[in-house]
Amino acid sequence: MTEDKRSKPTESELEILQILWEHGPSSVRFVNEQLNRKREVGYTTTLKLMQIMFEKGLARRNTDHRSHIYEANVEEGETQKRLLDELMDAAFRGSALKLVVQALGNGNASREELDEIKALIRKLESDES
Amino acid sequence: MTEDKRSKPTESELEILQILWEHGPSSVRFVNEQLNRKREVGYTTTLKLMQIMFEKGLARRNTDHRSHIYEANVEEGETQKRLLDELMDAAFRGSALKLVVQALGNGNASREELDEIKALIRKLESDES
DNA sequence: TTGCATTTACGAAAAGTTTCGTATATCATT
DNA sequence: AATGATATACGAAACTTTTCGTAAATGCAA
Repeated sequence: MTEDKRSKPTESELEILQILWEHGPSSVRFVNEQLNRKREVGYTTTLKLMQIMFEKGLARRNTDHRSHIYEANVEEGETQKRLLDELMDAAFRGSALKLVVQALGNGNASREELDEIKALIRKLESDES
Repeated sequence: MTEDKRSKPTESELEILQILWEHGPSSVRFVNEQLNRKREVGYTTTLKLMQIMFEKGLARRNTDHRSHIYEANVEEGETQKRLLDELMDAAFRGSALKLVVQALGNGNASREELDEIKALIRKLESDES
């Protein structure tokens, strides 16, 4: 099966991955500017984190030019699934139901989103035989 | 609103909380035995973690007897919601839909669970007016 | 009561994560 | 070529989390 050596991203690394997923290949400066919209982070801090992410295989980079361009090297969906499965295990004792109930429970989802979920369930049920 | 000073549990603390939630008030020895069903952990390691959890307010304890009895001091549902909201923010850009899709996507839920989710959605839709 | 097993307390090492200072390289402008 | 702005590289400090060794207390059994 798909065995993945790349380690689980830390919180800071996940923040950076989100930016890379959303904006595509980016310079350190750009990522740092985006981060600073939420909280203050020094430039070299961001740089160091991105270098570490490169070493870990979480990001790849193009060093042809002076300003290196970084890009996510893990897929958004796969990473989401992995983190979610871990949380399901660590906090919900493996119950997808309880997790979904919590996720939907507090008006987090709009009517349109609920419709989409219903459609998804119908699809799952028909696939299931 | 409900402001909570108690800090977010770490991974190890969460493992212990799960045991306390499942089995109720427990001795350090019992918790350590449960932990060791999954992975090897030294007794004093577990003890130290539980002492820290007490200091943080994540657990309370009864020290009347020689063997102290620990109990969770945070609610399972609230903790789940908190962690889930954080993950939704950190990895799903706040989209409950994307999160639920991932959660249900890979056969994680049984037919019965899907039925329950459908019922929940119906309830949410009717509440919504 | 003496000794053994079990418990808590404490401190610190080990490991992992985040932050940043400083040195050095590169490029554009004068 | 010299200057200034901006980039990467590197190492280490600061912080957090996990692990465990050791000492001291407690209870039990011989």
